[in-house]
Amino acid sequence: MATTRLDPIDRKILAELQADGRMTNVELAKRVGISAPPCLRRVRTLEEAGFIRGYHADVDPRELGFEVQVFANVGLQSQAEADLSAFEARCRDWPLVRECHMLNGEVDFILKCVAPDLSTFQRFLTEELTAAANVASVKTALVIRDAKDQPGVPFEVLEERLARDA
Amino acid sequence: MATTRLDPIDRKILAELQADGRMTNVELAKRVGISAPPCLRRVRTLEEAGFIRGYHADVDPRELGFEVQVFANVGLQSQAEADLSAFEARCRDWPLVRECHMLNGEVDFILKCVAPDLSTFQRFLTEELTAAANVASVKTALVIRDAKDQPGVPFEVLEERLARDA
DNA sequence: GCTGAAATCGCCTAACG
DNA sequence: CGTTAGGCGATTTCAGC
Repeated sequence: MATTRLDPIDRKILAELQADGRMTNVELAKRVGISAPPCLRRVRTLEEAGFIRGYHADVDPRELGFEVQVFANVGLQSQAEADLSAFEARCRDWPLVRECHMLNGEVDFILKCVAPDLSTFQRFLTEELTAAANVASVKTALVIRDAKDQPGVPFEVLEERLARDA
Repeated sequence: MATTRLDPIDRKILAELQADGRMTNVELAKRVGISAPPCLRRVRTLEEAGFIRGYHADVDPRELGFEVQVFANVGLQSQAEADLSAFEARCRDWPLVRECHMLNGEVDFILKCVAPDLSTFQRFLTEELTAAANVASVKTALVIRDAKDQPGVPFEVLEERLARDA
């Protein structure tokens, strides 16, 4: 497993930066129990190795006027690789689509979308998504409320697992 | 709308910090075209007003050994508010569940889950989720691949909208 | 009220042991 | 990995618009 290359300090660094990505390096170093320079070297290494893909402010969509959040299940007519890739490329171009995941099972893709209001989403749905090449079916479900919305991974689970395997 | 209280500089700050949450304040100030002190004051204000909920490192789940990502559609027997809240509370306690959204339409909730491997997820599914009180049905779909996974909101859409309304 | 300029303080980040 | 040290950023203070 790739995590073999990570020692407990590296994992602590990742967990801390996932919880607070704007923490200063000295604060981070204090929390993981080493001095600042090696801590910074580890962070750089983790970034370059791809463990850390970036840092993002978590902006509240509703505060900014994005009142509508929708999950869309999309079925395609053709599942040939070229057609799947073409649909994925379309999704990357649509700003209202924030996530596009290919699934097994009955539907082919699930999309997470945001929009300022329902009419903006409806227009996107009818004029763009449903109208796109190769799209056979679209079933949408409006989000009523978010009970949980945690970015990232549960480091607790990882630690339990490593403790058990050791 | 709440965004009325935000001027173009504030929106630029939010967009920049969403794209790179670890940017230094002086770099941010340069990009939005003001000097560092007022820039920092604006950031603090945006944080306190709830526009910025936090900052997170974007950690790659697969690199860390979370190979499995699953969407689960959950239907409940009772949709009474107390029962909905009870289920949401359970979801908050399960570390494998990263997101829990209440939906309209046929299913009641959609859950985004991660797990180190299939057997860990299967165990969670059968012993925890399906076995939980009030759960009537669970349909799961494994994620084959991610075509797009962008956190946050599309500021381009917001700007277009403000330009049109003006 | 805001912004910007100057000054202080603390952090970042080399180089070395 | 730690320590040292120089340069840069963060943050407060204060003046100006």
